[in-house]
Amino acid sequence: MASIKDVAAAAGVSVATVSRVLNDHPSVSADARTRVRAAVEALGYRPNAVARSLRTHETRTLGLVISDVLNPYFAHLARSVEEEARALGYSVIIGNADERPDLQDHHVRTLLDRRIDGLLVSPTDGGSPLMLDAARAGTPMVFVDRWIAGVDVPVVRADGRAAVHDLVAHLYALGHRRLAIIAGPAATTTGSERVEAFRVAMGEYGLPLPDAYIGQGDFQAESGRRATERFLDLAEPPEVVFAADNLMALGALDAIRARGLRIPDDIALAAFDDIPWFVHTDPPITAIAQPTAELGRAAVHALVDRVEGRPPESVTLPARLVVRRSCGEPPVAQAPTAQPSPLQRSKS
Amino acid sequence: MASIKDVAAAAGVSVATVSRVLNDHPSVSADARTRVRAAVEALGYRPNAVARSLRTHETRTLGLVISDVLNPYFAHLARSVEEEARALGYSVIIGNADERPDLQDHHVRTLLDRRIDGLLVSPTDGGSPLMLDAARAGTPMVFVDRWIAGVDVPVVRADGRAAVHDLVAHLYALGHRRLAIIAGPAATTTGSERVEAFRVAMGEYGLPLPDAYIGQGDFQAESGRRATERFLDLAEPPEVVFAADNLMALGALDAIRARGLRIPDDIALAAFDDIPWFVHTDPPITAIAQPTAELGRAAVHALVDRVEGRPPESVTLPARLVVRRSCGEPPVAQAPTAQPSPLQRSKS
DNA sequence: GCAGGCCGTGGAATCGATTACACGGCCGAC
DNA sequence: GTCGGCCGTGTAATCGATTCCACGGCCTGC
Repeated sequence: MASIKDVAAAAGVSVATVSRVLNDHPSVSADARTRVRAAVEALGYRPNAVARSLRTHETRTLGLVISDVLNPYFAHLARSVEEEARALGYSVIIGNADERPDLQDHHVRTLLDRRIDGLLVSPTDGGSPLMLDAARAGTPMVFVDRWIAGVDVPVVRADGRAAVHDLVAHLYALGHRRLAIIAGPAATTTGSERVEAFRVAMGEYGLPLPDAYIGQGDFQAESGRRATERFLDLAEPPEVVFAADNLMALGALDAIRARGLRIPDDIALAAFDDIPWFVHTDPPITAIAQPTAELGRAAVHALVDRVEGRPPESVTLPARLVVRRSCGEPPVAQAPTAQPSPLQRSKS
Repeated sequence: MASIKDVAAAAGVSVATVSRVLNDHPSVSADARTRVRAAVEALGYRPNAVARSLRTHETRTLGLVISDVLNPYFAHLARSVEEEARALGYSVIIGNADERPDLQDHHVRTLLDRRIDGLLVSPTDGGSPLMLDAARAGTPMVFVDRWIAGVDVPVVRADGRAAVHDLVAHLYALGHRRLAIIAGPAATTTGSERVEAFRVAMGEYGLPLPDAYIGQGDFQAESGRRATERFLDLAEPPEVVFAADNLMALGALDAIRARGLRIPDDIALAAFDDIPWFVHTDPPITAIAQPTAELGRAAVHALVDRVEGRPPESVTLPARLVVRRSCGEPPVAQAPTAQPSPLQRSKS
């Protein structure tokens, strides 16, 4: 592969001049400029980003460590992050932690070794020493979706409390009193916050949240299935299961279906995170929708601000309740038209 | 951030010795070795992958350019690719082409500039000059899922012909005669092959495939919706719609639902690519499942073989039909237990 | 006792870019 | 006419690693 030296030789100039042309430096004669451009064209030359990064100490690359690419929410987030980063002239390297702290550390380490300019993380756990050290050492970093308390890192996330409150109100209005939740891992903020918001909202309606109605999940489908089976085995099973993410809701569906129960007649189901498929499940699932694309964009902006020396800003956006039919009769005022799926809306 | 020089100074040895310790070179005294390791620990030193790559001309990184991360099939593929690559000591950088040739080129260019060791591509179009040049110039490359004819690049893919034949047989047995297909872009192999397999299979049953029953889609949900609406507007609409990927099936569902039609009574639906959600749609959707994880693994192996100087092998794996209820009454022999969703099966 | 080889080590070249600095030529100002 | 400054250009240092080569010391074999 041709190097800058080959281009210099072909154009009859020094490598310095070639470099100047490549970087649009003003003090190059028009003549030299055209000769260099011609040589670049003729040789099919492309600058070596590795060499450039070594010299300039910047890679124009951001790292994104997410918990699970198979989760449509994170896939959507990753896509929006890449899009926005590209618009700002950055590339993105995605690390999939698969909800495993060791894998998360692996990716963080690899990304740091590559000297990415900044790191976007949705932490799987309470924060490994590696990540905390990196943050303290001054690696530009922004938390997205989930975060770690006590670290001076901006956070971009959705606040679901109002939406969870709306959900409980909706369930209460439909006559449900025994509500259960499948929580995410307590080590993640989203894992504990959603339970907390749920508990608070239920408290406002005077409803108890017994321990037996709190299932422990790990944001994966299988855990949603197990937690739901446990609920259904109780002497007094809940009337509603609220899954703290969409994959656990999928597992809950599996479990409910395996018992031959009907939704919402035998048991109601709701989920955190809205995805296109929820429109077409049997029945369509009531969910709390996050402004996923906006979160991705805001996170990139915060990180790039930090990377380029501007003060970064934490951002919190509201989530909102999307009522469908999985919790009972739809509200009387519902429009007769089909509700478009969130995926398609986001494309318009 | 500490460099190898700092480590050398701290350990009282030369950089050459530090490098030897780091790379487990045998001829270093035990004493020097421990001093270097101590210095590495004390300084929290991590080798700079950028500098290393510049010197060694290898990045231990593979590029993966896929058409759409939001498509669960590709997300699954990406995950399996990353997993296998990690096991072999490689990182993966994913580029999401979003079915746009210009974006695909952008990612290929960026990846080549970064001097990745090899490239895994699922081409969006018939092959841009950029990609063809790269292949000819000797960049280690493997096509996965889709490919481009006339280029000497190994291909790892699924053969859906037998499964499509099984699908047509299934539909025929259920009494359906007017079958329509929503095709992918003709420029992609999967776009044209699936139509071709469908046409051949129908021919074997003496069924015609009029042009009006071939909808043109682009593997995105919105195009599936439009194609389906056009089918439903025909004087004689088809009895079955077969979507060539899962997102177009989602769009088809949207369209069918918007008209208030019932599946499978009013119209039947089947899809290429099986995903977990198809188990829980209303009704569960009959689909052709690809061995996605195996494809990812095989693709990585082929590419790494090529990168490391071994002869790479093309691989073709069979897809298979998964019958559910979206095309009509389930076969009498169906087991009463719920069918597990493919996502969960893949985790076991 | 001496030659040859091995072992551990350091010096220095190298990868491919960027950029500070120096230098020659030419211009305009005085 | 001379001098200062600017413009275009090239030389060389530099980024942080790897690795070839040379060198000194010691062991072994004859």
